[in-house]
Amino acid sequence: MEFSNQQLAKILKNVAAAYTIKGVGNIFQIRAYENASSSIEHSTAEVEDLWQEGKLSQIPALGAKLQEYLNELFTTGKVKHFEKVEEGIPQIIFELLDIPGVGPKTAQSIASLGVKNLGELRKQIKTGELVDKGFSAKIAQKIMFGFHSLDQRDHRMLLPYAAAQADKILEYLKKNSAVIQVYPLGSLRRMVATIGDLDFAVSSNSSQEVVDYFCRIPGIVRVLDQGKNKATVVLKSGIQADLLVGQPDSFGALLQHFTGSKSHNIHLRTYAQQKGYSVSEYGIKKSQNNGIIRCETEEELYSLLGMQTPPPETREDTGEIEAAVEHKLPNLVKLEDIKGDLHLHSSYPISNPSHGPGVDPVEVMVKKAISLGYSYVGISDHPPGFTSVSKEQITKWTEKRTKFIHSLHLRTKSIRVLNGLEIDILGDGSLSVPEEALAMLDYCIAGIHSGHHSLKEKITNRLIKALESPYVDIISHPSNRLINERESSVIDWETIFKLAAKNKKLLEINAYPNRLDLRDDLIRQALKFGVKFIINTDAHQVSQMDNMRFGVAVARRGWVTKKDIVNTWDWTSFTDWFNIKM
DNA sequence: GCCGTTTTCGGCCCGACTGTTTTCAGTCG
Repeated sequence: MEFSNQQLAKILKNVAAAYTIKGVGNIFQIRAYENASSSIEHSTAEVEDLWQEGKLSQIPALGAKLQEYLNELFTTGKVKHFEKVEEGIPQIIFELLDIPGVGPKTAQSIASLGVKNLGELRKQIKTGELVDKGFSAKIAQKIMFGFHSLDQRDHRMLLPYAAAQADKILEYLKKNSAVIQVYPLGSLRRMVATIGDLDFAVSSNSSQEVVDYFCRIPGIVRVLDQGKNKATVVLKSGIQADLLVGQPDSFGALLQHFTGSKSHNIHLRTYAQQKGYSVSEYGIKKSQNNGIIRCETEEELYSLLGMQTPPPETREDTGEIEAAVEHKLPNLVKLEDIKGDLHLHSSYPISNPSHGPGVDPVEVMVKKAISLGYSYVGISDHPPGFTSVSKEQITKWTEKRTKFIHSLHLRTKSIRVLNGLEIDILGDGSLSVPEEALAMLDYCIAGIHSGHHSLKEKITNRLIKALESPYVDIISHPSNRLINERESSVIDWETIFKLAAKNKKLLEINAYPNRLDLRDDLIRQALKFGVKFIINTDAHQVSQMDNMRFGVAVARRGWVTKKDIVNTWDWTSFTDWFNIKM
């Protein structure tokens, strides 16, 4: 049984709608389902992974009852209570809920007009039949727009893609002279692994001008909403972009509000309420009187509540509010702290590669590392395939490559060039490269590249064996997930974390766009066991070395400080850890 | 249904925009 977060969110949203339509349950029960749905939709981890790992409770807004229901869902494929609640409600209603702008009430009124499916709805809107039956013409028009965006967007974008698109919009906005400051908002600012819409905040004294300017952005297909201070547009790429404009003197409150997450804001405002304050995107009100304290910066807002300002990446209501109240937020690792990248694939010649090689020569990647200001860089190609090439040939190839990297190291003055490989942890836990070859390396990355979905015990044992090897330094992309494509392997993490800490092995935080693996929630758990990490890009071409910032974002979302990331360390501490002598 | 720095009972974030409205309901973020 496999359920994506999006499917799970939809299931809960349907239940909330069914409650609404049938008039059972109170508004807070319905909201609880909606909050849980939104929380799941924005979760970085696959919720089914968390269930496998027995960690459903770490999802905000998911209480005992809903955990029980999800358990039933994952185990049996359905939830009896949900089926009962939805009994008698036509299927079309749940389909209609996917259209932006359509909620339970609108869906119900469409269904009551005898519309049986979405295709029929499209037709009846086009022919005017629906409006003839008494349905609002304006809402019908809005639904047609909704259909359009539904066709365009089937799932959330990968963070690096979303960030690249967002950068273009940021550039455009900055060109307008009425724009004082501009920030990305929402999941983009929190650097969540996947992004739905792109949201932006602008600080300006002439909001109407900025809104109008935004609605003329190149590549625009349609303006969905346009108000005095906000607008929503759809771009040719199918991306929906929202703009919020705020006065400079209350910009901090706006930024705070729309950065979210929703769970963070609900918790923050509940906390504020208890202290006699009311927080909104305009500032803070003393609940008793009407005066509003406008907040120019986020720091002002949080400090009025007696708190530190949680970094956007941590605002998921997973303990950051409590830590901020106690002034115990960690000092998170930053991109500028990174001193090297050790997981890079080059075009170094190879006859039977075990996996896809890189496209750029080693020299080009080293040059790029220098331009990034790194002190050290490691090339970690895949070795020749274990099954197609003899052990002797692998050793010979490694020997030749080692000489090449060493000679490059010697003639490169401004950076240290390290000789590594990314090898396979085979089905029985043995390594895909013979010991004689491994002994030549400065460091060795080992990863599972096959049988990702075998039984928990088997995968865990493979990792245990790799962690026991004296040659292995790093476990690459430990959970093996591919976002939107493949779930995480089922692994006994506690055992792995304990062993990694004990044997001084590093777990990789892989910055490749659809990996972002180790996941942020697992990083945070691993930290408690004393595990150390390395952030690598796994670049297969030189431009992908710029993805480091996404790896750093994942680490920050996992609450990691500089001291726990070895590639923030200076050369001496770094070589001590790896026992490299040069 | 969720959740806890007065609470395991009794509250529950806050506001904008739209449409069809003379005071509000629905939807969204």
